[in-house]
Amino acid sequence: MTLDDNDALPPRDFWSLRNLMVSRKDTLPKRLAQVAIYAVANPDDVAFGTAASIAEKAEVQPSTLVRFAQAFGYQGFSDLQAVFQDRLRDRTSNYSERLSSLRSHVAGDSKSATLFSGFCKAAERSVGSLRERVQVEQIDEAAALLAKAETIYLIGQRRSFPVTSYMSYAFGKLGVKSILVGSAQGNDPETLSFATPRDAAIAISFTPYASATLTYARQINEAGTPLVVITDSPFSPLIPKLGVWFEVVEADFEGFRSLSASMALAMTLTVAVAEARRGA
Amino acid sequence: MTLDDNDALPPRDFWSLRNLMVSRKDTLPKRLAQVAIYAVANPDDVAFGTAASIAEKAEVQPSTLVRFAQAFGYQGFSDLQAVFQDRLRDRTSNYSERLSSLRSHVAGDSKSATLFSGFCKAAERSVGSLRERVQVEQIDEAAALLAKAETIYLIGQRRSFPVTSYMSYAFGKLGVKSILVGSAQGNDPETLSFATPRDAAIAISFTPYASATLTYARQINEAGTPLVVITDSPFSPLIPKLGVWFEVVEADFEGFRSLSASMALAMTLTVAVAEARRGA
DNA sequence: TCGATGTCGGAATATTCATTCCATAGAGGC
DNA sequence: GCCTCTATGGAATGAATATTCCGACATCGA
Repeated sequence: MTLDDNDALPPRDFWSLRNLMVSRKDTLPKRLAQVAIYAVANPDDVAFGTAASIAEKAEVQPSTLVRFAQAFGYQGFSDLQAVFQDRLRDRTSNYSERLSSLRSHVAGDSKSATLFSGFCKAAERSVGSLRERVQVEQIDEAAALLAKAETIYLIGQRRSFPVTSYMSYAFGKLGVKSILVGSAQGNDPETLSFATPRDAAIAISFTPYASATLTYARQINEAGTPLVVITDSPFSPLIPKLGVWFEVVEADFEGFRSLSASMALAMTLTVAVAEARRGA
Repeated sequence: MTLDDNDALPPRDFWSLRNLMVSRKDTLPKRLAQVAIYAVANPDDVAFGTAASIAEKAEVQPSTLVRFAQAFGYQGFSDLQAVFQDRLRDRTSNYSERLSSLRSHVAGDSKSATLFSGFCKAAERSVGSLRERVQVEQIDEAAALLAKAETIYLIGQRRSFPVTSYMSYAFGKLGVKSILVGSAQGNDPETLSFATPRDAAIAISFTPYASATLTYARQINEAGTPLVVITDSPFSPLIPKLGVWFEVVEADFEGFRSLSASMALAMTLTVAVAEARRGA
C-alpha cells in the first residue's frame, strides 16, 4: 500500500467531518460505510465509547474503526474520536451555528469573520447559561437587600468595571444613591470606610480575582454591610458571609470572556431594586 | 480500613454531585479539595480526559483522583467519570430539563422573573440583529484603520462608557496604546487636542447622543484623525467624514437598552486590531 | 480459470490506563 | 516530645485499550 487515497488533512471540526462522511459514504467499502452510518447516527457514542464498545454496537471489528479513521486521513481511531469529543465540549460546541453564520455572510473564512461570529456566539451562550443557573428567588432576595440600603457601593475592577460602571449610570438615572468604587481615584479605602450595616454593596469579580476587590469586599462584609456578589464559582473567595451570591459563567472565545451575562444580570438587579423601592 | 466515611450511595446525576462537592469542600483534605475545585470549574475536562491528564491539569497525582472518587462513595475514578459524561451525553434530556426549569421560572410570573427573562431576551435579540447587520468587510476596514494608529482614543459617555472602558482594559492587556476619554477627570478636551491624523479614535453613542461625545468626535475628525463609530442610526450625527461606522441596534426592555451587541462588536474590534498588529 | 487488487476478520502486540500499595510526611492528641 | 492516625506522593501492577499484522476471502478484469 502506498498511501491513503485521501492525502488532504483530516477535518478538525465535527461538521466538516460529518459532511465528508456523508458525501464519501457511497464510495466507501462495505464495512467502512457501515461505520460512517453509525457514526453519523450516534455521534455521542463515538465520543464516549471505547473502540471495542463502538465496534460491537456498529457490528464491525475494532480494527475496522482504525482503518476507517485512517481512510479519512487521521492517525488512528483516537485521533478521530477527539473530533467527536470536541463537538460536546463547551468551548467549541455547536459548530453548526458557527458554520451557518459564517455562510450567511458573503466573505468566507476570514479571520475577522471568525472573531465576530465567535464573540457573538459567546455572548449568546453566556446568556443561555445564565438563564439556567439563576433562580428567581436569588434575584428577589438581592433586590430586597439592596432596596433597604441607604447607599449602594459598587465594587469591580478590570473586566468587571464596565459592569459596575453601567450600574452606577443606571442607578443614577433611577434615583438610587450609589457610589462607584474602583475608578481612577486612589481614595477607595477611605470611601468604603463610611459604609455601615444599613448600606449594601455589590461586588463583581472573576478568576483571577482582583486582589483589591477581594480586600474591599471582605472588609466591608465583616463590618456588617450586606453584600451581593457576582462571581464565577461556588468556591470563589468572594462568597459573602452576609448576603447573596450569583454564579455566572461567561463563555469565552480565544481567551476573551463575554460580559453579556453579567450585564443582563446587572440590569435585572438594577431595575429590580428601583421597582422594589417604588413599591415600598 | 473498614469502609469510607461516606456510606450513602454516591450521586448518579451531575448536579447532585456538584452540590455535594461544593458543600463538602471545606471538610475535605487539601488535595481532595483541590480536585473538587477543579472538577466544578472544568467538568468537561473531567468528562473526556484520562486520569493522568486531569491529574496534571489539577496539579495532583492520579492516585488522588481515585481517592477522591472513593471518598464520595464511588468505586473508582471511572465510576465517577461516568457521571460527568452523562451530563454531556444525550442532550435531549437536558433540553427537557431546561424547558421545565424555564417554565417554572415563568410560572412564578413574579416581577423579578419577568425582568430577568426580559433582559436576557433583549441581550439575545441584540446579538442576533448584530449578526445580520454587520458586514465582515466593515470589521476588516475598521481593524486596519485602528491598527495603523499610533494611539487610539476611546470616546464614550453614559451608557456607552462601559463599552469604551472595556476596550481600554482589553487594549491594555493586548499591548495596544489607547487613551480613555470621558472618565471623571475634566481635562478631556486637552487630552484630545494631542490627537493627530496618525492616531485614530473610537466613538460610541446612541440616541439621545451625549453632547460631549458629539463635540469631541467632530473636533477630532475634522482635524484629520480617522474615526470608528458605533451608533444606532445611519442618520446619527456621529457618522464620520473620515473613517468607518457601524449600525448597532440594541433591543430594549422597559426602556433599558441592552449592551450585549455593542460589547460583542467592541471585543471583536479589539482583538482584530491586536491580530492585525501582530500580523504586520 | 487465474492472478491482482482491495477488503475484512481476528489474533498478537505494544501502549496506555486506572488502580493498588507502600513509604514518608504531617497533623493532632496525650 | 512522643505516638497515632490521616494524607500524600510516587512507583508497581495488572487490566484494558488502540493499533498492527497476517491469512483468508471476495471482486474484477483478462
